[in-house]
Amino acid sequence: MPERTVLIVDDEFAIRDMLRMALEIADYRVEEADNIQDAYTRIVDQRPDIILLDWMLPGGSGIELLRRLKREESTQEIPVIMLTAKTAEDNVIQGLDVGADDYITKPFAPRELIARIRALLRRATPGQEQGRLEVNGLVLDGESRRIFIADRPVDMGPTEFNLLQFFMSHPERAYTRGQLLDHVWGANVYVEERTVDVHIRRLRKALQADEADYSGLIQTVRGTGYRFSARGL
Amino acid sequence: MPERTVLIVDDEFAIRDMLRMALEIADYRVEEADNIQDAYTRIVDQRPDIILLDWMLPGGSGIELLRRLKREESTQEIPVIMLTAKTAEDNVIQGLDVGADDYITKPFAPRELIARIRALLRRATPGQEQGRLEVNGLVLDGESRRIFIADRPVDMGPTEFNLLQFFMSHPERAYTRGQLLDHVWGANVYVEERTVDVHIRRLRKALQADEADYSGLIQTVRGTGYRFSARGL
DNA sequence: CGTTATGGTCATAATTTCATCATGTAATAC
DNA sequence: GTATTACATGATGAAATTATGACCATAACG
Repeated sequence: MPERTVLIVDDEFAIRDMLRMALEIADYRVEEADNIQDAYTRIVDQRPDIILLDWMLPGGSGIELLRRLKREESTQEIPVIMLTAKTAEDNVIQGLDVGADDYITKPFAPRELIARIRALLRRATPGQEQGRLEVNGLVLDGESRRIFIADRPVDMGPTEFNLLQFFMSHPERAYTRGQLLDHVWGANVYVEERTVDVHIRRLRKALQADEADYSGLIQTVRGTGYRFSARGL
Repeated sequence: MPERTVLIVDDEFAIRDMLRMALEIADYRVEEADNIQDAYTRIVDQRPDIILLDWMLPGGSGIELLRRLKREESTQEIPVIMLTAKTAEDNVIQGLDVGADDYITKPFAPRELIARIRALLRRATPGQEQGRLEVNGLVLDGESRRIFIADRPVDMGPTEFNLLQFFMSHPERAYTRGQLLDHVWGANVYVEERTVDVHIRRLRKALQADEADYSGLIQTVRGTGYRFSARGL
């Protein structure tokens, strides 16, 4: 299981520190933010798997951030656990109303927090059902993240694998370099568009095995970008 | 790559100057405005590809302009990056709420700004209507940007493809060379009208496959221009 | 902590595509 | 029938776009 990232948004150092310790023991990667602005930046740029959001924050209450996150499509799916100091029922209701997925009141037992995080992650990660894709004997196994040509495993880097996986699940369609960057690299990644060319080349090279040459499946669409197609060229 | 225009809206000369320099190095065309009024005029008249908007402006805060831009259909699609001072945290949320596409806090590294601009620009203009067009077995697939004759892909240049796409979506109608240039090449492109003839020829040639000859679909309208027609010649 | 892989960028080569020009051919006008 | 105009076509150098190899920084690994 890939390591999950938890973003802690809280202005009190002591709390953050305590949380970080607990989470790291539980084997999560931890990011921290002590204000809304920084939090938003990290969320957009790093896409944590789950967010722990303090209710009371300087410069705008956490609920504003929450509302924003739940409205934006790209961040909607990230589960948020509200951390509330008081047992003020109102806040809890309001928070859940806006879209918090769970809440926990301070002080809390780290054990309980971890449990809730785990529960949310389990639920929120419908998992990218990967499975197995095949085209003319070229096989992609999502589980093991491996490619096979004539039953022989093929060697390629992670990015090339992701690229091929995207292509194989979206065949017969031309994509611009920008679209590929968004889908394969992820949005908010600042990478030169020409970099796509290089990975296309690496992927093509990897698809040239001794047994068969599948590099023709990756087709250049001049003036546009690239396309994966099993239909004859 | 058509040069992109960036409009800087900021009242401080020093900032504008710094931005202009960074942007010009990155090969953007730069427009400047130091107040809302001027900014609005330039946006409407020149339609920049992206706007850098300072939060604090004399004569109405930048958010007013932003709100207006996002309300009007003609300017809605132009991406806006808010420039905010470091201290104002809740401004960020507010700005994003109103429809800013991204924000960056001063002071910032030019490199980061360029990166964000590039990311936004590549996401914008997602592309137009596509789909599949067919005439008597001649198939145009907009998604994959390919032409098929008898299920075999046909080779042609981007311009020929665009030309055919335009024709197939506007059949039975004669167009002058000027109109074709406007629609297929894009407005304000300086190209000889006779150049259209050459591309018509190339398109016709491409439409002559071994299996079938579709070149007759592209008909010359003497004294006027050309027409795409499925009806008998 | 050194070693190896991977990823991103750049410079340059290799291709493809394009806009024009020059010239041939067909269609109208007179 | 001949002049004139409009379109067709082949060739061509330039421009645009993509392919490729090399390099360096950094992450991953042992």
